[in-house]
Amino acid sequence: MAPKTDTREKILDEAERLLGSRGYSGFSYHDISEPLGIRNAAVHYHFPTKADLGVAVIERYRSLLRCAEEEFGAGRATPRDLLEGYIQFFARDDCETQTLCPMGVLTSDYFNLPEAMLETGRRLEKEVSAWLVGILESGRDSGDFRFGGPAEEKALLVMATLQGARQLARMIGHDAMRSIVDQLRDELYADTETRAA
Amino acid sequence: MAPKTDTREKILDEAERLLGSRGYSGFSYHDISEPLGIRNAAVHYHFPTKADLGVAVIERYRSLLRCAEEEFGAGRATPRDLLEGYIQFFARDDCETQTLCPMGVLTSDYFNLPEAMLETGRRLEKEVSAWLVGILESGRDSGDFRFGGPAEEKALLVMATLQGARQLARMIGHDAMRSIVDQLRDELYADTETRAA
DNA sequence: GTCTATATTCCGATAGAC
DNA sequence: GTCTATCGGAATATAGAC
Repeated sequence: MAPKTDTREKILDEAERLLGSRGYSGFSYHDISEPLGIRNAAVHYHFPTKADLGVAVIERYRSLLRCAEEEFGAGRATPRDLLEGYIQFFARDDCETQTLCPMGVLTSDYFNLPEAMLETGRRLEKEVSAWLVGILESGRDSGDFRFGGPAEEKALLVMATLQGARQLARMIGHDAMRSIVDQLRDELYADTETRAA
Repeated sequence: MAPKTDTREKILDEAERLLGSRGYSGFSYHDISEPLGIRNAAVHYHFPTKADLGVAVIERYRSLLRCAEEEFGAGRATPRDLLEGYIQFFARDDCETQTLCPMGVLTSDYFNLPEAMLETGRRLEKEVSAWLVGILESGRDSGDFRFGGPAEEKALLVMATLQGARQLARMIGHDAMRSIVDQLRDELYADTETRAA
């Protein structure tokens, strides 16, 4: 693990925000250094190349997910709690910043990303997938969720839907996000039944 | 309607391809002029600013949709045919180019787009939405589709899911897209029943 | 660790010849 | 309509002082 100097963390915070709002090819070293009151050379000291910076942001997301996995492993949260946490990561109301989710950043800017960032991104995707599959399976076993077919495929559906919803919300507003999330819940949760006409 | 010179159309074709693969901020005038064997000044002659070019590509998508609407209005296609056409626009197997869908381009690069392009994009979104709502409603009436709640909300769910799936497919492959599309069909089509465990 | 200064490259855009 | 040539600006990145 790299040393956690104060400036380094502030740079990562700013880079994460910018990556979500403008994309990898949409922000510059100057965009980062200016709000921090430093010079672009100082950013290069901590992250020699832009690829290093991009990789570090994605790696931090992977760490965040590992923390969530510990909670899952400890078994202190229900599958439903965990899935709601995942959903809220996308749909939380205070997302006035209108950023993309990590996988949205990686896949929409795909062909502009350095290879090192794509490799880290592929690991993140596998981990998110596996984590979500675990939640879905244990939730189906416990009777909290109801769905047919492999949990691996259901996980893909959930990921794709939330990713697309978060992007559409930029243009048509957060109410759309809320509507989509509600429909996702209705399909998945065993104790809601709003189907039929 | 602007004059349809040969070069102008070729520029639009190339711009559409680049916009889908690299995004608005990810391609340059040179990227367009080079494969066409012309100079960047020639591109500027047809589209003075990059914003003009971006708007023109989105306007062409709007025209394409209007053609699809004529077919819909003529009533020669069933709701199911029309929805399959929409799905295939996203999931067609020959998408080795791995481009984003138009709404994916607009919403993922949102904060880098010129205002004129966003305005055209908002019109496109409204038209796509309305078109899809019409298909869903007539399909529910005819008994082809089965879903509860307003068709407006179901349309959002379908749009978001396909948009996200197309992006994820870049990283995890086209099989994921196929799986997600199949699940979308299972939920919507009245004559498939793969639910339960 | 942060600075100034700069090298290099690329971009969008324009002027003016043909 | 397309060309050559170029402007002005912004980007990533590096060298070397402090």
